[in-house]
Amino acid sequence: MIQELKDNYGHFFEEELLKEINQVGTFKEVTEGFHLIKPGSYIKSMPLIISGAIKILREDNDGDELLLYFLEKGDTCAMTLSCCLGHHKSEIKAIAETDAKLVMIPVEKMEEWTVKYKSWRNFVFDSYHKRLIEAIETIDSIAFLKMDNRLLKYLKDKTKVKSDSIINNTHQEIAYDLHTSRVVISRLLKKLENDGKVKLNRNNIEVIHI
Amino acid sequence: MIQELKDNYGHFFEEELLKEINQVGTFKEVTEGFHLIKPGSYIKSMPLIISGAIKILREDNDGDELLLYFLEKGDTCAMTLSCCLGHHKSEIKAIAETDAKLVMIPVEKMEEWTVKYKSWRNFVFDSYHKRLIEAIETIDSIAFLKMDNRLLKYLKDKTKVKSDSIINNTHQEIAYDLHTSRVVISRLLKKLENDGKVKLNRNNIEVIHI
DNA sequence: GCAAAGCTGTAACATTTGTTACAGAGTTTT
DNA sequence: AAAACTCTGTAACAAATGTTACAGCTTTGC
Repeated sequence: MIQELKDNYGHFFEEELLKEINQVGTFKEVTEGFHLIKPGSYIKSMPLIISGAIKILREDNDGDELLLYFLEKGDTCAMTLSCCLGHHKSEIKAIAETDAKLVMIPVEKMEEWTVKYKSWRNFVFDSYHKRLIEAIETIDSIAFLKMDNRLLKYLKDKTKVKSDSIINNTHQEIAYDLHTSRVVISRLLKKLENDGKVKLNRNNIEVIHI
Repeated sequence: MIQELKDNYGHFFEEELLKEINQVGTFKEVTEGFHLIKPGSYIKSMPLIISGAIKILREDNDGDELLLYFLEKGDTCAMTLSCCLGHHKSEIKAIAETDAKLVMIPVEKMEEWTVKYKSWRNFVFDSYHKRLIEAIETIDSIAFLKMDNRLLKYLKDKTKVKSDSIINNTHQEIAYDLHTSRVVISRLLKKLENDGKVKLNRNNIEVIHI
């Protein structure tokens, strides 16, 4: 395990800390679609992502949802961070976007390492910063972009985290992520296809060039 | 000065830290409308808010803007935090919503205190958590609410931070904060007035009961 | 192989939001 | 006090998004 840890976190953390992580962390593999966090649940350990991608969603009281952002290797979930440290409930939902490997860190260690390791402090601060920026970029998209451009951005982000120009999703699934209706997505995708930007198949969208 | 510091931050920080803050911090008073942070600028000190309210806005490339949230006494600006620590550029704009008193903390101290004081660490983590939550609530509003309810929420938030049921703003100013057009705001405000929820005057909206 | 279920495309229409234009009332400047 | 400016109200229209309905195709389960 230490090798994958080193590859992904070696340039953040000093040797000493890597060893500790390796000792106290639990290695975890999840398959695509696995629900890592449900809203309202309490969280007792924090994930460091080794490989794959996790999607973070916001869900409102009516069960409507909206994609916030993706986490990738080297990332951690800032909401989990703050939930752990502040003992708040989860405000979000996390689902494995691809098969993924994680190292779970028990909460107790986090405080300890914050005092002990400068690199850990920086990592935590940096994670918060990145997530805040991501959240604000999500706000940008919703507030300043129209649905056609939001969809384009979504497709682009998705191909990036999947490292694959083919997206295996139904229009309905995309509509859930963007919090709109299936018909709207079908309509806009068709337009993108006519513009030569994507190729549509059943359960499958090929992103040609965006 | 120590009195106001103590009143607002006494239950967060230990005596020792309060003294340090008092020593190295610069007391600052700003009047309503003062621009504290402009997007793209670098920030070399971090504000602790003693009294008053600061509004934090996001601005896109075309100069369109959107209210993110308000900061009040006991709060600090998480974006500033992460800009200081990570030496990033500001991604936001901060304007005094009311006359306000602040204590400015030089960046260098922040790292130092993070190691030295548990209460400071907690404060910083807690601030990040709160801002992330606020950002996500902003996302909720934009994504899940229609403009009429966003306007209601805006009026409610505004009366809260001003501690005053009368809001001295033009419709145009509100439209900027919510990133819509003046006509839309006038239309919806009129509807709220007909429903008996507000009373409209020139430059002035009285919030009756929401 | 057949029925049921799921996915996509399309049309027709409703609602929400954005835009332009203009009138009238209040405020400030000269 | 007249002119210039600002703010609000309203109408008419445009554009974007949401909703309902249905047809045709593919896949799944039996």
